[in-house]
Amino acid sequence: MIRIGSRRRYGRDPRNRAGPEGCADVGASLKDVALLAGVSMKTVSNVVNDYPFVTPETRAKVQRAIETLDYRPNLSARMLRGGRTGLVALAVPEIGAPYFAELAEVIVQQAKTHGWTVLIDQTLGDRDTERLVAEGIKSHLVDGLIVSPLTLTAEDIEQRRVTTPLVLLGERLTAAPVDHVTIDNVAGARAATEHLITLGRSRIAAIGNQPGQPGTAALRLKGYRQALRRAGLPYEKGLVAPAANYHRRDGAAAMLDLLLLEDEPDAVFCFNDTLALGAIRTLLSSGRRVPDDVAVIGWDDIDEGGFSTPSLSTIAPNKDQIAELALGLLGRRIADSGAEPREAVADFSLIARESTAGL
Amino acid sequence: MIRIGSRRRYGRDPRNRAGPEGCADVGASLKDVALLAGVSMKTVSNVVNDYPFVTPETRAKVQRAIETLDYRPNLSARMLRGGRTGLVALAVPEIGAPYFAELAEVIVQQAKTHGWTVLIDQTLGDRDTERLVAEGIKSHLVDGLIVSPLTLTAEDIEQRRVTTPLVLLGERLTAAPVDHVTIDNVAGARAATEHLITLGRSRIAAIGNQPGQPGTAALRLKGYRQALRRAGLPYEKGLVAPAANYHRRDGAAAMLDLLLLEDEPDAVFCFNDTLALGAIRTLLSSGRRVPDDVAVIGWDDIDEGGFSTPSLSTIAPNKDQIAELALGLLGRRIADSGAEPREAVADFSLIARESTAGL
DNA sequence: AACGTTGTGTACATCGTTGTAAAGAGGCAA
DNA sequence: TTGCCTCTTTACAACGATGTACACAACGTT
Repeated sequence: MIRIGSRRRYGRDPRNRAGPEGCADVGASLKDVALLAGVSMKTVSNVVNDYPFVTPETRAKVQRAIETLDYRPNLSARMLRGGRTGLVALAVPEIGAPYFAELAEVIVQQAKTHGWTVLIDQTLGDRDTERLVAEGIKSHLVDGLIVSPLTLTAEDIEQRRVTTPLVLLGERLTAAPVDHVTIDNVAGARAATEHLITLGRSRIAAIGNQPGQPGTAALRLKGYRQALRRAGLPYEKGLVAPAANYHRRDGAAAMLDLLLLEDEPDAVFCFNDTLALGAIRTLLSSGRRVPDDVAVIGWDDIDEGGFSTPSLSTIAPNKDQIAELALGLLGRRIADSGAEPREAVADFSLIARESTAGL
Repeated sequence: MIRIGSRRRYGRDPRNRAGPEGCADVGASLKDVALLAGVSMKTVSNVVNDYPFVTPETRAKVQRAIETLDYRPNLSARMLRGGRTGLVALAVPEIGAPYFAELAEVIVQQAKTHGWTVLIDQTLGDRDTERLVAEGIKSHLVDGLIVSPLTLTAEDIEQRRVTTPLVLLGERLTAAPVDHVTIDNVAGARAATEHLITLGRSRIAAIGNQPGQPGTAALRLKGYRQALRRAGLPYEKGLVAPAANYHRRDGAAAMLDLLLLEDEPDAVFCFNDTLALGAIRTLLSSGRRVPDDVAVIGWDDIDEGGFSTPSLSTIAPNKDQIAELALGLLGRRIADSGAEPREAVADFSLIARESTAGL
């Protein structure tokens, strides 16, 4: 084994475990390359960074040395010196949830074109975790943060002490100076409900309410109520089922409750697709036909909805656009931390599939 | 705005954009805390790292300064000095695919207990990307790598020059010294196929073959053939449908092909759940009943399969165990890079649901 | 009083990289 | 030859944190 690099230290280094092969080959540094190529460290650095004024011969010499030693720049050192890591953190409640997984995929993809690597955090909707993430527990490690908050409050944002560029996904929590990417949740919910009304349904249930918590659920409920009112339909509290989480099982359970009603619903607007798929599962296995007996619409347009039976109608947020806007805002803020905080609104569209097919 | 920290530089720093508020508050460093507390940097460091021999008074003084300045250690600097980042990279083909999303969720979760943060990479099954990841494009940034390879070859691994600890998920590619977490794919495929045979099915199709590529697909095909042979059933090439990718649409398309056969299959073993859900979609929308006409079994046990209609039978890899084994192996290798490479085999179980319910 | 001991705190060097300033190496004109 | 350019390379300091070695207390012991 050839030991490359100037690994001498004062005394014995406790990190060098026992055993002749115990220590990892730590890799070559600029200094090693410089030594081998017979130039200064800075020249090597210049070659690596494509500094224009390096003669072809010098460049070649250095390149050869780099290849020989298999040199790779140390990002930590670079960061320490330069202040940028090329890392961006994305914090979502659950990476396992289809919507967040699909969104993450797009963001990771697009971040690459910005030269960023994405570090994914999972908050599990835990307020403390979310706060920690926003507070920069990853201190100095990332150039920016994209957070999809579930329980983060306005004060949490306002009391933020670190200044790591932050972009929030979701509703505008506060007047605090933070960039946002939102969707018009009220309009979307209205569109979904109106779509069900257009089918001639009149007992329209909603699944996914989260009473007492301001946030997405509240806005979607608002849109639902608006649509009912405009259509002259009564708002029945009993038709609104809560869901603590937005998993399939929660949708299934909520639907089961709704089926206990004296007067069953003939349509359901679920606040997301997984709730809807869970609800459909309950409907079908309890003998109802979808959409004939009960029409169902969800929200998120996860891939799954296009292949379920029946396929799922949904409010489709433009994920590519969300990613684009979020990364754009982040880039802008990283470049200019004093920029005026902006709110970007992404599109949505209604995709009508079998679960709300006309009769 | 209060400027903390010793931000003087030689000349003008090009990073300090124009405008009085243009520069971000970069945060306090050890030096700043030390200055405020009236102690040396090292003492502050000692407090931060819970070094025992610090008098309560000194500690309190330092703590106060830390809080006042809202000090956060700079991980890059710490890493540069100490060699550990606390970061672990997870490279998967697609984070949006349910299986990988769910696996990532578990890994992220468990990594936290190891004190690691997970950085997620997406390779899209691109060989060059996978190689780059394994080669340590994130050079020096992560303490270890967990890679779920799709196209990585044995040579790629053998020719690896960096020594970043690496754990592979999936088949043993090579005799090269790499830690693996595998599943007995042949046994699993055999179990799935035997399950279908037990139902009395005899024309059993397979979806997801990838001819010419050694890997998971080949092993699952092998198990499928073993089961057929043991049951005395013929192996019909026409019943094996390829799938370049493992998405729902691929399963749907493959099933469409199989339905064109003179003699239709009465069961299908899909090499993963999304293929299976796509196949079921095709079956139902073309009038076949599942499982009555065609029984279907998948592989992965994604959450979705429990809530689809019919719910999906599947070979369920023990994801928690996979995560545990992978992180365990990684930890072991990080601690001792000379350790004997090990292959850990995770359990699987067969979950029979409606899609293969007895008649 | 001189000597260890043990407990606390400090000075310094160092990790790998890059911005700045300045030193060489050439050429060309005076 | 000298002076003044331009092009190329180098030396150095600094980013922030920490391991090592040492300084300096305040003890109790000889």
